Amino acid sequence: MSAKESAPQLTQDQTEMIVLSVLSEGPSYGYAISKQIAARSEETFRVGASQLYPLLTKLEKQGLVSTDWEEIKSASAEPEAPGRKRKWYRLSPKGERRLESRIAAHQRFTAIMNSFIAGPSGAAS
Amino acid sequence: MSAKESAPQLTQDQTEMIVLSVLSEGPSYGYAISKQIAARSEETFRVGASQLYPLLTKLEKQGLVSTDWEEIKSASAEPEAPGRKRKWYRLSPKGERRLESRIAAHQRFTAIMNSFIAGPSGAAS
DNA sequence: TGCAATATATCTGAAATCGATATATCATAA
DNA sequence: TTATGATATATCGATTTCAGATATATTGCA
Repeated sequence: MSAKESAPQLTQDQTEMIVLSVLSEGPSYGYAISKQIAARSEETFRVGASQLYPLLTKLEKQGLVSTDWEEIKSASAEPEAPGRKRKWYRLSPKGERRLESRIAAHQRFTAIMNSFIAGPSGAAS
Repeated sequence: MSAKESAPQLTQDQTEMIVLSVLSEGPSYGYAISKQIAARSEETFRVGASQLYPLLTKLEKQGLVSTDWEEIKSASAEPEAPGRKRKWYRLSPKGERRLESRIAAHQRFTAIMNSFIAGPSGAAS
């Protein structure tokens, strides 16, 4: 079928910036990050699992985030049960620096975009 | 090989908005549009021929721009010579409306992006 | 007992990107 | 004269990206 219709479209860099900025507020994990981006953008931005997990893996390889596995023990299940696993991501100092440079780049980008909207002499119609 | 390194990346919608805004200042043609985008963005945005011409064709099919061919007569060549051809694009009323809706969408987009940068409560670190 | 939500992760068909290529004219300099 | 670079339009194709579907598994609730 492929409805497609509305294509908000985020570039790779923009998606990375958003994920890093979410993590700059504190450690989080994949599912929560995805939900938070959707909620905070009122469903305008949707970063699904198929984009998010490869991205998080890339960020980890680049040393921008560090990770820890959490073993979620079920209260009702037997103590022997393996339980659900949750992978936490936290921003590294290198990741913080990357975020800041992404924000700077974004602001340059936005300024240029606005200059095109405004026209060559800033004249409005 | 694929150097790639720096990926400024514009989404389709962003590229369309920029091209339409350039045309809102007056009729132009492919090569000039490409050069103007590069110049006005100080080489930050590069919309090459392989992206621009398919886009212009699409805009033409959608009735957002109208086109005219110009026959460029060479001064020194024989009058019989066919000469170079230049295809002019001008924004249609429908294109003007599209541009305005693209600008509105861009501003909504930018507002959300800024809200992620600012954090959930607008608190700066 | 089944269903929805939580949770991580990959697969895959379709689409987008962008350098390279193709074609052709024009101006300038070697 | 001829070669080079700029002008000018347009397509090709290898690689990358996208986003839905799929896979696996746990948890909570009706």
